[in-house]
Amino acid sequence: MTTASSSKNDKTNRASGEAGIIIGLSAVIVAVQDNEPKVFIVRGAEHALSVGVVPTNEEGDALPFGPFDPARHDTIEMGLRAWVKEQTPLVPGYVEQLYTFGNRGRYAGQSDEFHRVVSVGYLALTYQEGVKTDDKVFWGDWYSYFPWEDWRLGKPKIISDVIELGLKRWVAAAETKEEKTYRRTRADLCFGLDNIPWDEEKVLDRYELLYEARLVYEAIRDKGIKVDYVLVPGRSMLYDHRRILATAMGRLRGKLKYRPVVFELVPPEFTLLQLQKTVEAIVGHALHKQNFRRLVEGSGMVEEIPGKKSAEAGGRPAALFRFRKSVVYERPAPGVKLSPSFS
Amino acid sequence: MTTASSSKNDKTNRASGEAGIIIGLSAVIVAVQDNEPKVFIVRGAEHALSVGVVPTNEEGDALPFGPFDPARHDTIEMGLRAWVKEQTPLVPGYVEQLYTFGNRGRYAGQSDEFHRVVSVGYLALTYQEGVKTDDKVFWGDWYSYFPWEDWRLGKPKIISDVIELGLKRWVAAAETKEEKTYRRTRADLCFGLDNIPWDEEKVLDRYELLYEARLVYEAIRDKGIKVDYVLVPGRSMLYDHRRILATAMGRLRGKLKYRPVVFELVPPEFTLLQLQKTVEAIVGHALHKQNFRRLVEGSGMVEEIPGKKSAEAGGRPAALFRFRKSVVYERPAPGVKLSPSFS
DNA sequence: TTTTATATACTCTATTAGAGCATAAGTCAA
DNA sequence: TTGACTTATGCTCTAATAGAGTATATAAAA
Repeated sequence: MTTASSSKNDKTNRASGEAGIIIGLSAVIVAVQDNEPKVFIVRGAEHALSVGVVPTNEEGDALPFGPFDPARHDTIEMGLRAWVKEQTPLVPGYVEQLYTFGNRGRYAGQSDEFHRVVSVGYLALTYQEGVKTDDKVFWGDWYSYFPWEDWRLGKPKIISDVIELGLKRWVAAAETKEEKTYRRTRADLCFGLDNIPWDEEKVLDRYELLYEARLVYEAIRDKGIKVDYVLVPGRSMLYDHRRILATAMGRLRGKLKYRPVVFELVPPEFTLLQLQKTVEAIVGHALHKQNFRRLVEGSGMVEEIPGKKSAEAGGRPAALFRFRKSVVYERPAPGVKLSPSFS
Repeated sequence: MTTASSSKNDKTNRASGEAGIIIGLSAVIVAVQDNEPKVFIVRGAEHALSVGVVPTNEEGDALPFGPFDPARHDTIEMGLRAWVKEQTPLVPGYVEQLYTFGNRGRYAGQSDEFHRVVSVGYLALTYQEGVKTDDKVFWGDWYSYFPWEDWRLGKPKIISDVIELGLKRWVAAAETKEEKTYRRTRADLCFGLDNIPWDEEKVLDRYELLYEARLVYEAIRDKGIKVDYVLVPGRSMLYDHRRILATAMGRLRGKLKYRPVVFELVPPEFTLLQLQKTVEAIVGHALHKQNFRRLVEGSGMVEEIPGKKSAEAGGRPAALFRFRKSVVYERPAPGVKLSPSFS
């Protein structure tokens, strides 16, 4: 972990640029393959794809990371697109800025005394089948990093088995009564415990809570703390990349509902079930099939192609649809409505 | 305008920090006074409040601007809160990061050859009556910068009188037929022209469109272009601050609907009409009074205080309410629902 | 032919949005 | 004191939508 060098900033040095700020661009590149949501992962930060500014020898999963070069790029987003293009075989259609992270202490190993890394997180969507991967560069499963976020088959066991226990311990460990109440309500809110409904968009809140409660590995790593109980649900990532991924997941889950971004994740021609499974993969719960059809067809976002499709499995072949790009110029805010269903 | 010094970046210099990146924090500090939405404005960038890193002698309205000093602040938000506290008498309750802007060419006068300014925009809400102002520091009116955004008294005349004309000219000036169609649909979508409903959240889209169509002063300034027609609706701002303000307005208008942020803008005790007028000021259109009451009361977000209030005007005195902070720990996503009304 | 699996059409109900009407409780002026 | 005026507040009505279920169609496989 980095200890900040004391700065000699004063009134005469207003620029405060001497600390050596580096702007890094972290990309959460998302695709859905075989109905499973994936993130593009780079293993080990010294890998070619990781053009991270402060090379490290640490092992672990990381988001692809590129520097922002103000001399070459007019906008930050153009910087991101440029290095994604240079460094990966991917062509993201949709790109959106997520958040700018500048926390000290969350960047174990990435900042040093001379450079403070501020990273701008981006979300990029792509539909891509054939990207060759190896043990250094691969498509990681969303839900291997966030197993508690996948409710497609009902409430994940890890919540009841591990998280609720850990949170209970965390609540009990509060020093004052007020703190205890506060922790309990926060835990209930985040994880939908006390009759409170589960809000699939609160991905970041839940991760932050687990971090605070020291139930994820990163918290233990960053704070250099030993704990007597080991509850580390989900695969961890280097730096604060899991937090950035959480931000991306929450944002995407929200966006899906009022913008036609799903279509960036499916091939040009798709069946409605395929579309539904893709949405389910992202939002993390099952949907009511008939209603999904009705809403999508009724929204004018898709149009049927006079061909048919079968293969997929025994059963009546499904009609193929394509996205009507023109809706963007018709409706104010089209998106996918979802009625949950756990049947 | 800044011409970028050519960078000597190569494989050995991966840091790309040599360009001298400066991170500035721009704050859109919002309050509502006398039912009018306000922004905290600093006049002239060399003013004491403007601790901008690249002093300039330009005159004009600017957002308060402070540097991010990584040596002193653990997080960017803490940096923002710190300098707002140091430099202004304001105490924002709610603070939210908006976006990180790094456009070259949009920063007329702010970047130079040695420093590239990347600014992180923040939205801050406050309720404050007595902040003394002068001609250098004052509360500026939202709608003086964005007159086309105020639909509280119906469709603003400036749209029909000035903007539609200018957009029509811009559409006509397109070189190809496709470009013409594209421009037309974009203009229709943004300004709700061809039966398309007005979307109050598209503040940024509209400003960007006007910028592209060179109907706002900043576009002419940045591109150093002379035009034969002068259509410059709304008061301009220095740098790209009007764009940041547009981002803030859009974000706040959206947030209002699913988070209880209005309460940061009203005093601890308020009448429902006061609350309604505050919401109307932000979203920019009138609301149906009875429905507003029903929705707010029914949401459990407020509780009545057994006192009464009169003064305001002749008429039946209104009950006073206060915000129930606990809803945050009860409901997943409380916010103010709005049914428009132009009566 | 029967079974199985998926696609697709249609129905029903509770809730909510959106708009309007009616009444209550004050002020103000003649 | 009375009536006009103003704002607050309670209540009703209707159309649209969400959410869930039932029924039928079309294919492959047994």
